[in-house]
Amino acid sequence: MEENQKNSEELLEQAERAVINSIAETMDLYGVTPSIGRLYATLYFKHDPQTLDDMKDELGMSKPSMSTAVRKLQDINIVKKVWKKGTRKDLFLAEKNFFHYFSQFFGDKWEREAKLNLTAIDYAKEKLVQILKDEETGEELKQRAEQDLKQLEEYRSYCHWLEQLAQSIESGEIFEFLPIEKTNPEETDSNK
Amino acid sequence: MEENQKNSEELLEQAERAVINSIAETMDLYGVTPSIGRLYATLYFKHDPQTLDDMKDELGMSKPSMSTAVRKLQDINIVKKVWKKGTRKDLFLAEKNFFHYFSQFFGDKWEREAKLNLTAIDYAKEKLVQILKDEETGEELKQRAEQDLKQLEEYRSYCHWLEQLAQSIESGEIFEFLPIEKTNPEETDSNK
DNA sequence: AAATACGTTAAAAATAAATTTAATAAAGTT
DNA sequence: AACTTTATTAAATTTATTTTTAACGTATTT
Repeated sequence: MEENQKNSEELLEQAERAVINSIAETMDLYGVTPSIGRLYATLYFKHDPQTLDDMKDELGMSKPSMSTAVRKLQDINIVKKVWKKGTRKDLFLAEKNFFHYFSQFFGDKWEREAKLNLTAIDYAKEKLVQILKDEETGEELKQRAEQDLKQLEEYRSYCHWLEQLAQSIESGEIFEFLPIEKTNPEETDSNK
Repeated sequence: MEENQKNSEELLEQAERAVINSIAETMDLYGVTPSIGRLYATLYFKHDPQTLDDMKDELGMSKPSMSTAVRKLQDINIVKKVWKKGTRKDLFLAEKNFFHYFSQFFGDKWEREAKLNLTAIDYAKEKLVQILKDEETGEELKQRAEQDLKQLEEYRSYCHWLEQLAQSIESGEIFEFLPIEKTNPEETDSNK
């Protein structure tokens, strides 16, 4: 009996560790260092809020590291501070909805990318038009300006598209096009 | 006349530099260092293929740096080697279609992320089910296993969604939902 | 009010990443 | 075949990032 209990605990740990590793490994995509990714993944399996000391013990790192890591995770809105009567320590809980996380992250990033580039494109276009208007401009230069303009027009349409994608993700509209399927636990083909 | 010609050249350079800076700044999103981003941005405005020596002169960096940077850009498919009769040097040309670039990059990344995590989730689910099946498992442990399972089910549906998003981007289906608008140069409201 | 418990900032140390110079390899030319 | 030209790899250096230890500030308890 004791034997079996211990075995179950081990199984649970194996299960969680596998997912933690894989989350930590893929989280670099979201602009987060491996350690911070691992912290998030660890919190993902905690069903009650954790203190900085809990985290430091769990990961074997220093408290200031946890402090800054957790702030980073708060910045990208995937960890929240929660309040609980009676304790003086700060408590943190992971946001477990990956859709939230995804939307927020790419929504922000893409919007920023689009805006920044559109500003530069507009500025550049102004200059290029000026070159073309000027009758004194040499033929070769004019051709380059025209080619640049053409290219930038395409780039601009990409930026607009990106802006719209970001918006449709932030607003949730995208889920009308690509619905979220609740997967059926029965047919969980772990293929092979 | 000479005066004006020089002015036009300056304008062209200002125009290009503005866009180069902004591309270089936003390219970190695509998992590329600032220098490599800047190299791509520089190539973006070259209308004929460039050699490693051209690049090294343009950016004031060493040739090996250019060699590795250009390989990275080839890896993510936004620079291609082109062949030209008569020259012994390798020549490189930037892929200028940002949609290509975007599709390839996120398609690959997301597919990898989804696959990796799904594998871990399946593995974990197997273990967790084992725990629940075992009658000797304590109540507390059983509850944790159940909660984990529930969480992972949600995570799995996120991974599937991500896979589908990746596929719809790779296949181009997404453009039916979010069409590419050719922007009209007339109404180029550089707002304000 | 003194002592303690927390969290954060600052400086220092350790680690990792980017870049260069030097050495090697491969191919083309004479 | 010896000599060049070109690109790449390897080692060494520089630079940037991450992490820690130490110091600080603020709030809470006694």
